[in-house]
Amino acid sequence: MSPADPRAVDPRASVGRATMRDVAALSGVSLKTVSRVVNHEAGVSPEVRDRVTRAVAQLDYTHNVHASNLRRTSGRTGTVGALLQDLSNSFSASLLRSIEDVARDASTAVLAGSLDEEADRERVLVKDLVSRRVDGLVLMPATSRQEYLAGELRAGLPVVFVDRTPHGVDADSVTVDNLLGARQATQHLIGHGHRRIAVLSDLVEIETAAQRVRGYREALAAAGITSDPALERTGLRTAASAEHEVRTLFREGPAPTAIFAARNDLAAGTARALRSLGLSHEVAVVGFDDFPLADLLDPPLTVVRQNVTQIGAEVGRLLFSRIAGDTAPPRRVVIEPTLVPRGSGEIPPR
Amino acid sequence: MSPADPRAVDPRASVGRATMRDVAALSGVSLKTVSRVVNHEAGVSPEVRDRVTRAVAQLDYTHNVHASNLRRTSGRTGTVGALLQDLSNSFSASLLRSIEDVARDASTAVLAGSLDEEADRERVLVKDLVSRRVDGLVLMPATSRQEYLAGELRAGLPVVFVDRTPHGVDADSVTVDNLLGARQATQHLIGHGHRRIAVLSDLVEIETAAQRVRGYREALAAAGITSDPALERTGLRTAASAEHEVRTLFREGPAPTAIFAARNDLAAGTARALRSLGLSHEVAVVGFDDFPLADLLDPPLTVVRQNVTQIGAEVGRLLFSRIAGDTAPPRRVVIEPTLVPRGSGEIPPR
DNA sequence: TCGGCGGGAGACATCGTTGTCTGGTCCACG
DNA sequence: CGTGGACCAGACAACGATGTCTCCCGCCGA
Repeated sequence: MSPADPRAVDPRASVGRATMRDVAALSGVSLKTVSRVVNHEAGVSPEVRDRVTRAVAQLDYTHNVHASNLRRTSGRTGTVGALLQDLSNSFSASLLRSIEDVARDASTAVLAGSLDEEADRERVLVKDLVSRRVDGLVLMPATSRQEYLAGELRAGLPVVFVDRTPHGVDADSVTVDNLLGARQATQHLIGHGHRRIAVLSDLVEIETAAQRVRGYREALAAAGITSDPALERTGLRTAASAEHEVRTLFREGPAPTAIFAARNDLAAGTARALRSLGLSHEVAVVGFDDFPLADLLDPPLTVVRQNVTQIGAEVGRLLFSRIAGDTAPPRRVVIEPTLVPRGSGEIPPR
Repeated sequence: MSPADPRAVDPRASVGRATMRDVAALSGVSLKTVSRVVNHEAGVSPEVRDRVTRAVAQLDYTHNVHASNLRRTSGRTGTVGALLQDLSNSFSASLLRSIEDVARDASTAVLAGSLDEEADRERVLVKDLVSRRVDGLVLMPATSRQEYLAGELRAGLPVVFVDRTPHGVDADSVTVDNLLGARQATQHLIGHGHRRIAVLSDLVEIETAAQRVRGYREALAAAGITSDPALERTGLRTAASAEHEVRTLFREGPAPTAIFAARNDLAAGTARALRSLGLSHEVAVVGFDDFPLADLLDPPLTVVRQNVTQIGAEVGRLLFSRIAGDTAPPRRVVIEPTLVPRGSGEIPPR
């Protein structure tokens, strides 16, 4: 107990936080002994342990995991990164939540970030997370190629791609069969008699979006329907732009009898446009990706559902098995989406 | 360039990650010089700088911020924590996103977690975040009192409460005027002629929920309506439980002519129940807290809206001003919700 | 009485980096 | 030709903790 240390006299006078040194000084033991107590190591007499514990409480000491990890042999930080598209969107949010649940079981914290399809942001944030020495990384990439990750992968950083496959590097991924889902959606509409089917899609630079458009075209081709480029509206980033686009379609033509909205918020925009046009019950709509309340729209929205919880759990499982040391060749998990008919997709053509 | 170091011979042979030592050895300069180059400090000749930069690239060296922060004087980690209710729910997700945006401007990463109203989880996660030395903390508490935070607050940890005010400690908070919002919702229904108004609410142990029920009662009292305890259904945690409760109300009575659903997913459950009962256009509903697509329901849902983006931005602003050193007395920001009439709340009683 | 043994606790080096200080080189100037 | 000051670069300690080793002490059996 050194009276020279102001903290030993009055804990509140502390400038920064108390360290093991302070605890050691106050309890009159060595640094190493404090470490032993804090880490619940054996070989400390109950009496000393008690003295240290009291000092810890008195000084409001809290362990500094960064200093600890620096010295520790394991090299783990107990942190993973999750860089998704937009944390406020229900798909990314649900994904994050599932990852968080797996992480919690592994006593790991999650650093989360939104990429908003900005390639530069991805590179910057990945670099940042590597600097923070995350034990692993979940990535819904905004870049078209990820060669920049090669060094990290070689250094042993576990990376799991989600929703989109890696390009230029080999890594684990969990994706949905977008081609299949888009075919299902389009076939469903064709099966209900539609031949003039429009598709609304995100930027085709995004792999997922491109595949959905391809699935749409394949389904049309398979049914012997010539596709009309004027019915393909791509590059739509927001619900509002989808709404605008649908209005344009019906004002200027060529008016479709059905719409495949290849992302959830584009389906929402479509529903808004159709309602304002009074066509909600005239034009069929199938959306890609389910969302809360889709069943409560008027008419209830038929969607191709991706099981987000399953995807997230799969991502988490893969990531933590890699972190645990699994060095098997990269796995590419592909999950099959399912079509959920609810009403909007079963409207017949006029 | 020490050939004794295997990494200098073959970068791929590296066991762990390259450190400044390795870079220094490969480029034939001292450790400190590498540090200068990496941190873009002045006083390094272009030639040496170049040599170091090449070595950095060759070894895939990445800076270790934990070691760096440990030594640095500022003591900042460039990390904040956000412990919210449930990251997959649109309210928490939007909040997180807004906080993330403010954090990014401050070059700070966000550790996110869901508390699910579990008090123990809150205490464990807060402790974990403190161990990780976050620069600040956003908390949507699951505990009823937060005395356990006193030590951290004294040690200077900035904490901003969101959606719920602190109890037992003094700290910044950003909340919505729930009392006002609930009164607005109830008055709106009364104004449309209703006198038998049910309320659906979360656990009353949650401050927010309790205040909404109180606002409901106050509005009834102000209108001279005797409140009927049988119309108050509290402790509802999920959309499914709200759906079940509404069904029960109409099966066993006392059937209300209007419902105030005091949380967004309870409103969703209510809408489902009413639709299955064929009462969507007979019974008025006002929800608390807007959500995507509420305008697309049938009928469009009237809600009391909290401006989540504004709340999140306010939280971020407060947090980072504290981190920057603002030591003014704790601020309690209260944001006024606004009623958004859309249809469901304007249905007259039968 | 002495040596061996085992448990408790400390000394010391170290993790990867940065702050401080010192020292060496080179050129311009008087 | 000597000196002063830029300018570069390195040596050393320190951040807060842990791994390893050593030391001390008391107890046991011979």
